[in-house]
Amino acid sequence: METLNIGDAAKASGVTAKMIRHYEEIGLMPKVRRTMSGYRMYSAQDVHMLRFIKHSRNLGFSMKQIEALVGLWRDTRRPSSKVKALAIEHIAELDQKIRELETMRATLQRLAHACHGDDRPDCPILEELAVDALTTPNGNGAAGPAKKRKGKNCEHDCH
Amino acid sequence: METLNIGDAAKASGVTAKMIRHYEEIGLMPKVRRTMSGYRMYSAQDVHMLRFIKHSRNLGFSMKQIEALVGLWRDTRRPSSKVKALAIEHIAELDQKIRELETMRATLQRLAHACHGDDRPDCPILEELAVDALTTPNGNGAAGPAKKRKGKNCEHDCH
DNA sequence: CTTGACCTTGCCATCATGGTAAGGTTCAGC
DNA sequence: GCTGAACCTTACCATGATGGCAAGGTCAAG
Repeated sequence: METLNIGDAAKASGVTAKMIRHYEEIGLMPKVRRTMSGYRMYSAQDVHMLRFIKHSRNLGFSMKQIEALVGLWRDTRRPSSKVKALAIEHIAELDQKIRELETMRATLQRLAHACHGDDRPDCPILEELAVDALTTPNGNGAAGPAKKRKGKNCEHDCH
Repeated sequence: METLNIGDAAKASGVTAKMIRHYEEIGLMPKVRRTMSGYRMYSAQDVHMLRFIKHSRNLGFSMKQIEALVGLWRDTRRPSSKVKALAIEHIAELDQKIRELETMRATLQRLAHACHGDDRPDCPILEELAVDALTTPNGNGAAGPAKKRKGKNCEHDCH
């Protein structure tokens, strides 16, 4: 069978040689055979798997998810429901992330719009960032119930 | 002046003690004074800066960008244009990221929609992932011009 | 004095990827 | 046959922002 060395496998799959070795190390790829001198040898099937991994990465799947996907891919008796479940799960993750970024974007857009952007120092952006309340996370600021060991604020600083 | 130890500063600012130390280490926060026993002491102003940093993080700014923002914040003679420029730049980054995620999402959605999701193994999702062409990046697959040292594919593998 | 909650430093782990260094292998051209 | 370029190997460090743990010191209250 025709085999490729790691560089050619990299070019054929779009995965860098570095990452191919990495995938082997973490067990995502099987350990491939070696030439007598220790060079890795990749079959067309190996390259195929590398492309599968590459495509999965391009869709934003994590390595953990890709491990599962590869497992299902190789199992010709998998139920497609399992694959679909992984996809749906990942769509939800993407949605979550997109929503977060869009929230940031909206806030920034509002602030940037309010900022003159000239030579004067007045800036609503900085003002908002400097505001005392904790905004984005569930708005719990400095006002908490007292805890133990209230501290005496030792004033004798050294240096 | 009333000062807080790192735990109280953390609670007051929403930044973990761990990260407060980290910010100090990387030079984002100034080195604060210490008690005789080595405890860090935080003034209200320090806490204010921590909140500024926290807010900036919440908007997705990188540490590098936050360093710049903090610099502008402290410079009362800054031109607001510089702040606005940073914001605009970050909005562009967010847009970029959002677009990437939305592209992934759209592809996944399409695939998931095409997948039966039942007990049968047939699955368009896996089929697309296993396709030979390199999709998402500029579609250059295995077809490249020959390079040097075409390789003889040494067949004598050991073990 | 003990206890427990805090502080200190330092190191390791994440996740996917890039870089570099030091050394061995292969091959094309001379 | 030799040399040099282009490749391969392993091993380590770095990123960015954060979390975790361990070992030891400190502080306040009982």
